[in-house]
Amino acid sequence: MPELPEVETIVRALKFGGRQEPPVIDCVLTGGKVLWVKTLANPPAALFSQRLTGQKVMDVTRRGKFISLNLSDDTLLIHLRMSGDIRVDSARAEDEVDHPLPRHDRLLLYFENGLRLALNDTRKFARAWLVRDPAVVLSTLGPEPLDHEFSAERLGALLSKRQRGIKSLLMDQTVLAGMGNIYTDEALHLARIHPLARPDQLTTADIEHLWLAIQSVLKEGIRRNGASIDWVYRGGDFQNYFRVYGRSGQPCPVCGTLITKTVIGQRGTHYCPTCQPPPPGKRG
DNA sequence: CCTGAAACCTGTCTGC
DNA sequence: TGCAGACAGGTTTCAG
Repeated sequence: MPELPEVETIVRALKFGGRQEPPVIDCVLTGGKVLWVKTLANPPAALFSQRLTGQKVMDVTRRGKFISLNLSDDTLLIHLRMSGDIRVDSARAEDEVDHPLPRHDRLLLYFENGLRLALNDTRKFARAWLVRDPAVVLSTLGPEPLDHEFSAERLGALLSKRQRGIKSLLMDQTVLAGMGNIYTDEALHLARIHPLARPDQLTTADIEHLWLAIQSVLKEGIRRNGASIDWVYRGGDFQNYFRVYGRSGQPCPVCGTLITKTVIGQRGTHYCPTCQPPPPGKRG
């Protein structure tokens, strides 16, 4: 479900408080519960609660699409995958007898002050890791696209000598961390680059445009608190400003040509055939 | 090295 | 109304 801007929105809510949700920063854990065993990648479920208990949430940060709860001794990393979401409410474990949990809660954390953090995930793809060293999970990730160090030149270096389609490359988390299906389609449209264009054949101007487009769509997504699509609504409204995603058959906001949808790398791909002309030898 | 397909899951929507 | 099939913000694994 979430890409970088949605994860960033959740991280900020956990750290500073959201519309209705209180922050969990500085809160001390009193336990945890594993409702779907496969959601917890590490440690074994039987060791989870005991290892958490007594640790304090020192900070909440983001790396790519991972949420990182930085605890006194360990780090709890959460990846929401397709349908995961975080909820913070006030309820103790003993209250759950009288007040059944919402459907699809997979992992629960309890705090001393009565707060409860739930990882809710309809499709059961989300994963959590409680580890001493977060690098064990995060070390393969590429650079952060919004990092000040990430310049157009850095992007150019990532793209040079790469021949696979640009969309596939941008969504590869070991190349660049945080871009997903929506923001990649949006960035490529803004940069006027076809999703199957070869990275090694982009001009310096193309790369500059692409860098700017990536900055633009991610920052606007964060400014609008992410996008809320499908049956999940968490307050963001970037979905009202999509240029191409989910708009097949509707006019391109730039030139009026009808937006095309195809499948690239098993993912629905939306683009304007006029603004984003296919590269030599490619159709569509 | 790369691509494509399948797997992991549940729910919604579309078309017959 | 019912039902099959496609599809969904992601990643991993395996075959070729």
